[in-house]
Amino acid sequence: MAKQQFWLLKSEPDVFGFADLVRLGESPWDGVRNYQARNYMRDMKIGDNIIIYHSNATPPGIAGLARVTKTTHPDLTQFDPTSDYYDPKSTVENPRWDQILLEPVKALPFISLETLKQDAALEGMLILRKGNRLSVTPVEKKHYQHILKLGEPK
DNA sequence: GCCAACGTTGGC
DNA sequence: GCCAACGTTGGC
Repeated sequence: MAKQQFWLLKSEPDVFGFADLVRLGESPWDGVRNYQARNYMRDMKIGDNIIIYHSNATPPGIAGLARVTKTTHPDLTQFDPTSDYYDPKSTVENPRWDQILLEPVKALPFISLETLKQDAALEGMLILRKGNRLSVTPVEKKHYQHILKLGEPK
């Protein structure tokens, strides 16, 4: 089995939050319209560990854990003129954008961005870098494991 | 290929 | 609503 990898996905809870993932079960992670983020998604393997982060939330922070259940395949919203994610420059023959499927693993006690920032053990996490806007970022194993610890009952 | 203008993200 | 920090677009 391939070495497990760790990722952080940003979502806006008003659009699709961790609670929605729990409610719906296995779901597509679609609407990614940034090449770097897409390329990271293409590196994902089934079983990879995902941290779901809520942005544009009050407060922003980590909500839960998920797991990759299907690797990248075309995101159909790019072909749908009625979708917010429609891309007129993408064609079925040569799609630009991919999605993965993921399933919820467990909710974490909410860990706010402020808490993450103040934790020296998490220094260097991409999500904490000023100006970082990427919605898909790789996470180091040590950072993932530290976040698991933060999510344990006290 | 350069780069200015514009659009988006996301914390605050 | 503001604004920093990008990414994208398009003229040249």
